[in-house]
Amino acid sequence: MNSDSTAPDPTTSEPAPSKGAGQDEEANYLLAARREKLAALEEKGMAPFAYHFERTHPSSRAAELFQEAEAQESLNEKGHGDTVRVAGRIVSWRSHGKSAFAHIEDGYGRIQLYFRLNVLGEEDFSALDLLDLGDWIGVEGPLFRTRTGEITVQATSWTMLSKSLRPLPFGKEETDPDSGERVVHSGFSDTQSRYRQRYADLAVHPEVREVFRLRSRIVRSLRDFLDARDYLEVETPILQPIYGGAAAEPFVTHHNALDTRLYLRIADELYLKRLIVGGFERVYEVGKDFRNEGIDRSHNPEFTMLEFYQAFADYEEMMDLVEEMLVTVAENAVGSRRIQYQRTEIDLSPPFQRVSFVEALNRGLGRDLHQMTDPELAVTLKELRGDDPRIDEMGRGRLLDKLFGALVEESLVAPTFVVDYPVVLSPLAKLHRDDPRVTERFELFVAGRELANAFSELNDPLDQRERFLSQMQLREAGEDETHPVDDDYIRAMEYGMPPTGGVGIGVDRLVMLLADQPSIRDVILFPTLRPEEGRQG
RNA sequence: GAGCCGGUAGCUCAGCUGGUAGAGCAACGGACUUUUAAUCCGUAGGUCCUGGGUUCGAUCCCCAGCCGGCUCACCA
Repeated sequence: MNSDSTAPDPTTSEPAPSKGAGQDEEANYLLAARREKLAALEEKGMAPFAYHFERTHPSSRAAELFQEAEAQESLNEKGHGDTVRVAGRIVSWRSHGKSAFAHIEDGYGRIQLYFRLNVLGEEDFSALDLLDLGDWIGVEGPLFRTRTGEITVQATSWTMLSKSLRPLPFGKEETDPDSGERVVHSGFSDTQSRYRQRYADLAVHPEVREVFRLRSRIVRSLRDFLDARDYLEVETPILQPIYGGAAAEPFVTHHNALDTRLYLRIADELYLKRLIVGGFERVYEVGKDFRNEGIDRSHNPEFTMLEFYQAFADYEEMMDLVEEMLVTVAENAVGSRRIQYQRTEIDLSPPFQRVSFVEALNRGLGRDLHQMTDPELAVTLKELRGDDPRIDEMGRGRLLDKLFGALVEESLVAPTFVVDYPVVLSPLAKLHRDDPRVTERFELFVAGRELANAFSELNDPLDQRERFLSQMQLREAGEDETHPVDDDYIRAMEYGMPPTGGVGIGVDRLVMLLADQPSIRDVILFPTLRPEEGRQG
């Protein structure tokens, strides 16, 4: 190439280099080529980073416009329709010497562009050499159909909107003529890079963008559903002096001015119920919870939880509400109550199956758990999970919970309410009105995963204190994930809390289900990852 | 935390029983005025994850480490 002194030196002007950016130095020849084009654009007086572009039509709208013109037979003698101004990122380029085809992509789809020397003139046409995949351009020209039938903008002029200085990892794609499916060749598939550089993942994968559009529709639909039922959306603290509402390990932080320890919330529950005490009959919150635990395909350290509480309702009523909510959201967001999750058909039509925790577990065990001693349960669990010494430390509640996880959960593919959980597992739920050994609680399972958790909320402050204390005893006996005592919460309840039904729904998991995504990381834009090497904290 | 698999060009991947590397796409130069995985000719591009070891010689074998994926454990 040339050694133009105005060309920026890529080794010194590369932004924010870090130790972890070593690969960029290796790729310098690719970055350098784009820097040179950038300099060449400037030399021609073409601003590589524009301020504005007057777009007349999004890509999809432009295509519709042409089809309308065809239907009205209003094309001119050249077969041209209206002139449009479209803008987008160049995602493919086919140069033919004195003509060139490209596709640009905008927020609404793709449209093909056609450039010809004799239309653009020598100067504008030759400047096309300075374009790269990834550049943003604006184009003006009439719509027409190519010989192969694709609606295309014939560029009479084009404008640089933003020069891409770093190649996006575009794959080549084709449409299989038989199946009509899009086949991507050698795309961008390294999982870690895709999550770490989600911007690049989104830029080259329209289907990934679609997942997050769907996520947005789902969340909006959840809100609409509750708003329509006179629920009040509220915001409660994420930084809390005492964490609670679930059995989980919290993140711990410190507030300097108050010189006090704070926890990131693990659930919204206790604050929302304080609001029920305060006199709001129906409240909900959708927000992030944080749990300092492992990461796998269904767990991210921060995740989105929807919790809603309704005065005067019990868990039966909340079950009906959850059924209606799921079917409504599915129909609003994906257009059907029958969905496919990882090749399994799932019908979300109410009513869902209902089975009691004990009944389901007995079925899994093949015997009656009430006839089994703790050591017998422990032996059974060891047979399933291997001889883990921690099993000997577990109390009965924990054992039952683990056995349920091992024997039952996976089989709950069709939507199923598991109801009436053992008291030890449910310190915030009311005792069952007919059976004091269990609580009025349900969990909803779909596709073998827990999606919702709900109870007739415990509103007896004396009972609540007892439950907290027995959790404390469990902790002293060695169980780590027990619920801490929250005196302020009890104080609130002492003022008087109406009977209340409450539900928590894991929003990420709901999105996984409806978007047919196998990993929670595929429905979180920026999932938690180990920090990149070389970054300063 | 454990097991399995992996880390080779910007991206996606080959690389045999050890002889210091290849393809496609992307890039660069050239041809081509309705293509669409455009095509054709040519060029350049590599700390084979890191550090030790074995060997005349290591991308390959051994050890340790780092990072990732999957499965399991934990948790929603």
